[in-house]
Amino acid sequence: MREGADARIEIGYGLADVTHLLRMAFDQRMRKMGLTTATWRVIAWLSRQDGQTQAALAQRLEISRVALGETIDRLEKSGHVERRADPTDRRKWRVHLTLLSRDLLPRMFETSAELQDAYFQDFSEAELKQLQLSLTRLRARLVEMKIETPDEESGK
Amino acid sequence: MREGADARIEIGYGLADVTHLLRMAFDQRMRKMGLTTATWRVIAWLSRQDGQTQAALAQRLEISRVALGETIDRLEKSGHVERRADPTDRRKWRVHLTLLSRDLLPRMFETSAELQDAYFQDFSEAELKQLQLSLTRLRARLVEMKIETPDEESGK
DNA sequence: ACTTGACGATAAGGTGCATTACATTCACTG
DNA sequence: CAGTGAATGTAATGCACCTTATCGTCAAGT
Repeated sequence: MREGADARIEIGYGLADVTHLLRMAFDQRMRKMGLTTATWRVIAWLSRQDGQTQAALAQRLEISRVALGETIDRLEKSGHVERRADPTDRRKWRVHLTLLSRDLLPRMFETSAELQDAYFQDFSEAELKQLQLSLTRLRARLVEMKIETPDEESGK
Repeated sequence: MREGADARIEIGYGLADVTHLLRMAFDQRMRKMGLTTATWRVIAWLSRQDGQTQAALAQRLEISRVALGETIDRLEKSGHVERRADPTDRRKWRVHLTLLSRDLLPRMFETSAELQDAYFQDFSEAELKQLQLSLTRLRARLVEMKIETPDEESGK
C-alpha cells in the first residue's frame, strides 16, 4: 500500500468540514438580513455585473437554470431583484438588483472581511500562499477530470 | 489595508470549488449504484459502527434529526437499512445495514481510493502534510468560533 | 407515585436543487 | 421565406434539508 493514504482521506474530510463551517458562519450572519445561501449568492454575483440573463447566472453559480429561476422568483417577490425584458431577444430576462439589495451590499462585504480576518488570524503569509497554491492545483486536477456540472448535458 | 486579503478571498472560493468538485466526482459514481449524497453518507457511517440511533447519526453527519429521519425512511423503503427497536429504551430506533448495502461497501471504498489517487497524483508527501495541517488549523479556529450546527439550538 | 425536564422521533410547511418535458423565440441554412 | 435546430425560460415531480411544533418516553427529584 502507498503511504499518505491517511493524509489523503483526512484532507477529504478536512475540506468538507472547513467548507461546511465557513458556509455556516457566513450564512448565519446573512440570515439575519433575510438572505439564504441561494439568495446571497445571486446578489453577490449581480453586484459584480448587473443585468445578467438567467442562463448566464445559472452557469456562474453552477446550478441548473430551473433552480435559479425559482430563486429569482423568490428574490423578485421579496423585492431584491427585478426581471426586465431584453430589448433584442424576447426569450431572455435580464435580472437587476433593486435599491433594497444594493443597501445590503456594504454589510455583506464587511461581514465577509470580518470573518476572514478572524479565522486566518494565526496564519502566516507564506502559509496562506501555500494553501492557495495547493487548492488551485487541486482544482485544476479536478477540472481536468471533466466533472459535468448541472445543466451542461443539454449544452451539446 | 492589510496584505493578503486577496489570498484570503481566493482561499474561500478555492475551498468551495474544490469541495464542490470532489463531491460531484464521487456522487456521480455513487449515483450509478443508486445512492445519493445523503444516502451514501449514512451507509458509510453505519459501516464504521452499525446500529447507531438516529440522533447519534444525525449528530455525526451534522444534519438535523428530521432530515436524517427522512433519509432513513427512504433507505428503509429501498431496502438498504432497517430500523430495530432498542431493547432498553422505547424511544430509540437502532439503524442497521442490510445485506444489500453491505454488498455495496467494497465498491464504495474502491471508488474513493481510485479518485484520491487520481487527484493527489502530483502532490508530494510534504505538500499533503502541509495541506492537512492548514486545514486542521483552520477547522480548529472555526470550531472555536462556535458555529452552531443544525439542531444544536434546541439542545440547551 | 408524580411532576418536571430532557430526549428520541415524527408532522407540517418551506427553501433549494435536479431531471424531464415543453413552449417560445431566435439564428442559420437551403 | 420556410424549416430545422439551438437557446431561454417555465412546469411538474421528486429528493434533501431546515425550522417549528408536538407526542411519547425516560430519568431524576420531591
